[in-house]
Amino acid sequence: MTIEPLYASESQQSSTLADRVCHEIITAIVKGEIPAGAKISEPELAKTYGISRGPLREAIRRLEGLRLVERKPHIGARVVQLSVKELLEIYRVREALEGMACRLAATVMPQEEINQLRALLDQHQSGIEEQEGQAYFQKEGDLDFHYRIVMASGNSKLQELLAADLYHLVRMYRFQFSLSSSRPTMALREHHQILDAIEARDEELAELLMRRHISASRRNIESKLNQP
Amino acid sequence: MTIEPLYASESQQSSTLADRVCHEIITAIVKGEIPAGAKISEPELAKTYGISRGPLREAIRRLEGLRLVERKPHIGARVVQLSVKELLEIYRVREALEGMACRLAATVMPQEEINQLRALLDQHQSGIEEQEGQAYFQKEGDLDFHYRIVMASGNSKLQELLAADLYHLVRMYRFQFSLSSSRPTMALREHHQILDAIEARDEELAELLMRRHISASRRNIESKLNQP
DNA sequence: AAGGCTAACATTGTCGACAATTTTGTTATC
DNA sequence: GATAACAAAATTGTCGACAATGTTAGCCTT
Repeated sequence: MTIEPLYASESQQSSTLADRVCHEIITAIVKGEIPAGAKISEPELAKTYGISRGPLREAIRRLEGLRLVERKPHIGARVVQLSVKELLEIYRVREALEGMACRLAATVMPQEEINQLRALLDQHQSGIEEQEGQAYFQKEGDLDFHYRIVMASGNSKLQELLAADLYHLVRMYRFQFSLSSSRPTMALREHHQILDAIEARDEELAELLMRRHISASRRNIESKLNQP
Repeated sequence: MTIEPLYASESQQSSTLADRVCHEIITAIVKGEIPAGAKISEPELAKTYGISRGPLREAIRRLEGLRLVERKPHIGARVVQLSVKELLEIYRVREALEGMACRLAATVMPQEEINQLRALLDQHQSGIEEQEGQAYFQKEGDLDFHYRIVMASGNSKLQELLAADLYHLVRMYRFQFSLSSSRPTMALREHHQILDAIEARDEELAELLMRRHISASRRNIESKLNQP
């Protein structure tokens, strides 16, 4: 399984070079092929992707908006430097936004989608029991669950902020810090509880559980990365 | 009083044309000088601002990331069309994010800043009593309070998402829908209560009150705009 | 007269060249 | 040997021209 379903646009050939190359660069940055903190040389990248500097600069401008690169006038663009502090900040934002998404999903998520998501969790269960899928669960399965909740919220602003913007950074951290929740069984149980609350249409509880779930992840990372 | 203090970068001359014009276009869009839903003609805008299409296209790419314009390949860019539905969605996001910001501020906001913010609220009080400042309070004073809380959270991701991205849209709605909270006295009391909770270092209550405050605004707008 | 085809027009997308600024390397001086 | 000033190289910023795509107006057909 790949990560594609989350970001179908990555594989789709956009009709403009800037859009297409923008997605390619995002992937390269997330996977670390362009390392964090690295300087981005326009002539070099242009040659790499076989385009001129015009569209490339437009692509960089969008990456700047996604906070994947930082630009300084007349000096150049660098891939953002990841820090533990920022990662923890992102988890605070996720706690707030996904908590709200979960609350909304509890109100509007169709029973049919709930059933499908339940089936997905069962798949994860199998993956964990077979042990072989552990890395899989942590890397993509977890984000897949969260992604579906966000989409089920029906709030387009939440969808944009989380799925289109923030998750790129989350994936980047996972790839490069080799972040695994290291508590897959616990996380899966929490996923089930969250889905239970949604199915019971208990928005209050759904938000509470999602916030606890993300908060637990944050504290887990915190304790793991702060005194290594 | 102007809106500048929130966005100092607007008056600062960035050393690149794309950055400078980007800020100018943001202002023009927010104030409705470029009306919502309008098509953006590259040659026309380029002539207006006296630059070539290269930097202009880079600026548009950033506006796209800010969700102030929507682009379709080979067709062009349009200023976003505001809708009541999206405005209400934004308020959900604000409730989540600013609630979290308020919780964090309750922990880390220095007493000195709390005092300054209290003084600002007293100013608002005077403005309301004199009646003349009513529009002022609603238009900028309110956002100014929220802005300071967000900054006091110390969370750079929250600051980016709210102050650098979302507030542009909020201001745009206020300008163009002539949105006034129409409950300045009530809102001001709520601001005081929120600040009380922060000063008491009660993060739980601070978040709760901020969420209620924004939620009340949302319902107020909802009832006003849904059956006009 | 209505609908569809064609050709001219306008707009967006892309490119290569030039200007401005920063970085690097060299040389001369202390 | 270290530092400062200068010069050369490389990089970023800007522009105008050309190519590709969308739009529109006019003409022809039915």
